[in-house]
Amino acid sequence: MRTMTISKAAKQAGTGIETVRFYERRGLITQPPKPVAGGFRDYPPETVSRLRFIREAQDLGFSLDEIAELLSLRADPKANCAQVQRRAEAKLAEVRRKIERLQDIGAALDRLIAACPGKGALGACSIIESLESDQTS
Amino acid sequence: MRTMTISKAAKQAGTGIETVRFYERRGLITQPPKPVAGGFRDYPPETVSRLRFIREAQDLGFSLDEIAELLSLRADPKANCAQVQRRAEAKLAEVRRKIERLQDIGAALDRLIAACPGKGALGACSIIESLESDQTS
DNA sequence: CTTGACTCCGTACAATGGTACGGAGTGTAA
DNA sequence: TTACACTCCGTACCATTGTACGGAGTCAAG
Repeated sequence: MRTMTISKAAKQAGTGIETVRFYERRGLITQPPKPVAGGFRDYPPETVSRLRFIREAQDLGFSLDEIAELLSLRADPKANCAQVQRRAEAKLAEVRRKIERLQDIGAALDRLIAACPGKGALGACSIIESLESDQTS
Repeated sequence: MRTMTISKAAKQAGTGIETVRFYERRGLITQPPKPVAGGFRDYPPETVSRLRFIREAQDLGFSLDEIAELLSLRADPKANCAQVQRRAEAKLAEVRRKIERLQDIGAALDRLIAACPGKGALGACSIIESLESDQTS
């Protein structure tokens, strides 16, 4: 059989079957039609990409609603271009804020690791203190 | 009254009172003792920092369990230094992975915004397609 | 043409992260 | 010293994001 069944799509994306169906219900991915000839649905490769994107975006702190918004951004002629751009720019700003905060946390972890080998009492002893001794400048 | 009550701490951190209590139950922040003299608990400024940190980390896709782990990383003499370092380095790697993925998404959004003004049909019309036309290297 | 694995679908249950509520106690300003 | 706002605590409820289950249909290998 040449068709990509739901379980194959799920496996390729690293999710469970039930999760795929849940996303279909939520409208995050479109459910392929049942073949008129009868039988099982055939999932296009695009579904796998979308599933993977959803997983990644979730891990980056986006909710399913936010992910739906990201997925709805389309730069095609049928869309209202200016409005799509506005939304994309807002998302971009948010992405950049997240990167900055992650960089701060990364720097704090760095300091924490460096402070560790016993010198101790350097002030930056927990991650919070390390964040607050903000050498970022 | 000079004491920082729970509602002031919550307000300064931008959370609700119930959330503070929920985090106390979860062990993410320690509940200050009830004054022996009687009256209301007095929250130290550190609690506000921790609350803010928790909010930010959540927005970056860390679960409360993961945040508890971050908060437990302490470079003090009482801790097992090597083990703290190992955990901190693992977290750091995770942070860096997140940064990379966010950078990819940011670049995809950039392309999407650029593709928008009508040239159209440039291939990178949705965020997924833009991500896959991975000009990263 | 049967058997075993898989699909489909509806509904129920679960984990995480809060949020709301009610009643008793406390603090404080008029 | 009373009114009003706030604390404290336990418990219940809630939204989001899945997971599990059961029964009927489908497919493919032997």
